[in-house]
Amino acid sequence: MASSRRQYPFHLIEPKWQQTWEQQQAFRAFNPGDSVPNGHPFGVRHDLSGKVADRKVLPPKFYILDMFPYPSGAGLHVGHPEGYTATDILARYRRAQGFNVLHPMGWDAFGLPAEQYAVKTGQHPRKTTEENIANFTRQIKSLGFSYDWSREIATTDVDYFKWTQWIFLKLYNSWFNPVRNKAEPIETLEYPPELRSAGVGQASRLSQTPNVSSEDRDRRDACPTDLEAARRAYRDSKRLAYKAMAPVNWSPDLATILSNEEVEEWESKGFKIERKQMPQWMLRITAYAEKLLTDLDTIDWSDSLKEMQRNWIGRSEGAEVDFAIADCQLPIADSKIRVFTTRPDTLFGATYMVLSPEHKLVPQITTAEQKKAVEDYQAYAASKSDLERTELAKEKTGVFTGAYAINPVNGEKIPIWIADYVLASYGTGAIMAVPAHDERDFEFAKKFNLKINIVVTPPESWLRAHALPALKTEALSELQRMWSEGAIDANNNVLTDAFAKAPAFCDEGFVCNSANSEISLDGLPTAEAKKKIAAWLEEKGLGKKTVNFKLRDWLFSRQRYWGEPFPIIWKKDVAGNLYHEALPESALPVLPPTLEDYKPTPDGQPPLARAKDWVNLPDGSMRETNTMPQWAGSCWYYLRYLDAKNANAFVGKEAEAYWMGAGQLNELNELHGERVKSGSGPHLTDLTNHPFNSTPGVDLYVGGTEHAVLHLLYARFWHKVLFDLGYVSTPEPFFKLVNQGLILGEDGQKMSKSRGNVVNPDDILKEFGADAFRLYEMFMGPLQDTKPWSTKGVEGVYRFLGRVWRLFVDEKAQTAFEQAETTAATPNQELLDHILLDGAITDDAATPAQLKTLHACIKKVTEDLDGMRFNTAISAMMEFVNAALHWQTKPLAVMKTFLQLLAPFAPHLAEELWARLHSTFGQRAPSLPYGAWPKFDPALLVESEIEIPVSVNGKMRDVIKVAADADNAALETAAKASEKIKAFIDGKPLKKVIIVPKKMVNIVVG
RNA sequence: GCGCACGUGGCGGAAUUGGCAGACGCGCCAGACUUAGGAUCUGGUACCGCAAGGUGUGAAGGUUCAAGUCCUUUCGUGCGCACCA
Repeated sequence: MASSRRQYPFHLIEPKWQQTWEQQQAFRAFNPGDSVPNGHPFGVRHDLSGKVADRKVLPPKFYILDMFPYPSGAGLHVGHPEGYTATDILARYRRAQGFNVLHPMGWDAFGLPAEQYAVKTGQHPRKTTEENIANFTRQIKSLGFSYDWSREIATTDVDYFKWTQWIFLKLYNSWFNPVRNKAEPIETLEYPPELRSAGVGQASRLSQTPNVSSEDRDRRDACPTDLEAARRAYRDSKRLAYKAMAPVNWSPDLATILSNEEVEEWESKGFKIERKQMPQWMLRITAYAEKLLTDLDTIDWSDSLKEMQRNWIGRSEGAEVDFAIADCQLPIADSKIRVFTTRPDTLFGATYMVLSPEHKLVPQITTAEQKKAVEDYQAYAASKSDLERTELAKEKTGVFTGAYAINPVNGEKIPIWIADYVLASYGTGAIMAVPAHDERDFEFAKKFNLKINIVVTPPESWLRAHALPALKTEALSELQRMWSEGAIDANNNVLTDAFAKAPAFCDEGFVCNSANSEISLDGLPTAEAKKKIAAWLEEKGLGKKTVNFKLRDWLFSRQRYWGEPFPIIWKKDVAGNLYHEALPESALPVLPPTLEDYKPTPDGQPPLARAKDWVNLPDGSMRETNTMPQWAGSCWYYLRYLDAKNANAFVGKEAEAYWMGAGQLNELNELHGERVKSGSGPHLTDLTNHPFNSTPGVDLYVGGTEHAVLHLLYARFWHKVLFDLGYVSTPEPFFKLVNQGLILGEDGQKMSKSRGNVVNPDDILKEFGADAFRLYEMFMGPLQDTKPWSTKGVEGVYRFLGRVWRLFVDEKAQTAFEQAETTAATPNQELLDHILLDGAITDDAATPAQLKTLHACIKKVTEDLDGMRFNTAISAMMEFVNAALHWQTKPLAVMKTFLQLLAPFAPHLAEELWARLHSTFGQRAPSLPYGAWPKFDPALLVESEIEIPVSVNGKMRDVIKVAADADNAALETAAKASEKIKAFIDGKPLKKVIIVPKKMVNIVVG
């Protein structure tokens, strides 16, 4: 039911232009070396029609990227078109400015829902995926976006995931060289001395090689029995893709593991997730932690997004310190416990030590008396998921191991505890506890009655606020003395009153009670004490400065069917031990097998293990049965778009250099300087405004904030590896990134089925058309903001488009059209021929006032587009239309220019009116999308007479009209001459007159 | 708790570097045209006041001739992280 009369026939106009664009391949982007078809509007614009577009003649590039969607069964929601419309408007704007715009779309198509559906129904996930893609395609195309569909990709395409597997091979066959600080082919990895020559059994000494971390040692569960195996193990331990036992997030419901980053999402959906040790493929993202952190400074992302990545990477500087185990019966290598601390300056205050329950030394150091308690506690800790651990974190728990360590600075024997507030996966899995200066240690020490030694004196304000009430003294020096003696007097386990009531002091202060016969930190500020103690520890071989990251290596395998199979096979060595080997590139793509049943095997193997013929190869080796996570495909899709059909490489070198290349400005000025000056190329300002010198990679990337730490961190990591290996030319993939804000329901709540406030884009399109939908999404407010949906608001912009229509169209012809339409059997585009232009549109010259209105609009729209302020750009066009509706005559040139401004926002309507405007005047319509963007003429905006506000004592009292070039004296005279102003200043002594030329006058009186 | 962002009419939001607060749109009020209006057009619309005028950008201070904008304190909202030693 048509609830109300259509504002204009968008139902005919929109399909018409979408068909036209598709037939023309109007938005195809040309790579260096492509032939530009004769008559293609891009070729016509850039003088490349029918020519080969080599690198030297192509205009500068602009790469505008959307985060490609996961094609879910639910179809598009209103959040998708928000970002897509913003990028489409900018793509059309840059195209009009003369850039070669790359604006592609594709599908992040692997994913669990299609697989779950397959498990339930037996329908192949590919079929489900393709149906969903078809629906998404229909919806997205109906919005009239100017995507280059010839570059469409899906991560599930064989031709696509072949290259995902290829990149995995690059990761597998590379290591991170710490000396050169970059990834290199594994062949450049030198073996340690003991592996260079023959010598069976020497490999076991690896465990003492200083720069092999404890993780590396854990990784080798089986002792190599010959040199070859030892070498293989060594290499495997260094690869960027490696196999390791890892604590994983196992979901018994999903029968797969999840990355740390994914846990929350699935847990919130009600899936159970447990911690479990399993062998998994890992990607060594931690090798890039430092680069991923520091390179954030080189890219144009929002502060909050950068901050999220910084938090996730979690860099902290500190020191590792070794604590000897007292009365130790263990072999030398294990007789000490290493801890990581950010506060080595408080080492004298370390009164006990805590290991994570999973720490590998726990069984060895635990005394017989404590054995049962310790094992019970370990079982208790293992039974809790990460979520439970944090939720139950209110009360500290732990048990004493019975063992003691020696504090290296004062020789004190301190008890070793285990507690789950110490995480196995961070630092060394062990801490020195300084209860006086760490809240968690303080809480633990109070609960278990452990000794608390004060080693930092707080500033006076803190002392007075927290310690004074109990200490009962006013003198600062006395206060400090009593404070610093407070805990020592405590008979080793009884707190003084002063201390019991104060919280732990965890900030920086001045060190006290920290001296031995060799070193004293007393009196030093925290920062200096850190340096001094670190130097001393290093000199004594007791520890060293280190940097720690929260970031862990990326758990890269999943026990699923619907993902990229690994290009890896497993073989047995002479001793019968399994080892892995990469397939050669010629073996790619590795296709998943055909299955009848997509469930995991009954014995818990991934679904791929069901395909015995596929798994077992003729030579006796076996295929890897894990698959890659969904994130793999999205790590590099922006590169495939550059050269989507390339059968020989993941991306061609020339295409990559052109679209991703940085530092183009000089080259471009040289290449285009002449054309810029002659006006045929992009405007010079367009080039210089565009930061080519610093723009590596994608010029603009728009998407939701939900990918702040997952996709965006993973993609940056892969890109950096590819950069190190010489496959891409920039260190960062996405130069500028903008997060679109969430669209809430009409009620201000997040849209959800259960609330019944979900807006379906198809419904909006049907009632208001694509142009109105696009316009509304942009008019709602700033792109980045969270904002509620309002269908009334859609009607508002829809009415605006109706006013645009009526600005151009003859009223009687419109009535004739409507009558013809009601009698027509089916809607058809020929009905549009009833439409005639308003007779007020003439070829006459524009009046100065009309030009001023137009150029104010050009200026505002252009500036707002540069700043991505779409909402105010639309306001500016509304103002133009509101003014133009009152014009007696509507000059053709003015109306054309307005349509060019409107075109990026409402392209269908603009095209229709553009075409009619030209045909009515017997002109051949040049391409609207490739027409040069209008330039505003500042001279036209200059006023001869301007209005100036006049204030008295800072309060606005009147507005005076003066000549635009009036000098200060004239302004002052005019201001004082105002009757209203006189009323406020007469009879009062004049103190001061402030005049800002062309802005305001402020008269200050007594 | 820590970090980041942000508080402006009945609502979404404007206000480039401190310089006429509330552009534009929604809603609402009045009118015009109409058999009709959920179409269209015109006018009005921050608050108090008949008016002159006064008051207003979460709150309280401060800087300034001038503050939504800068500074301090405080309250509130959203997002992220959360025993990371």
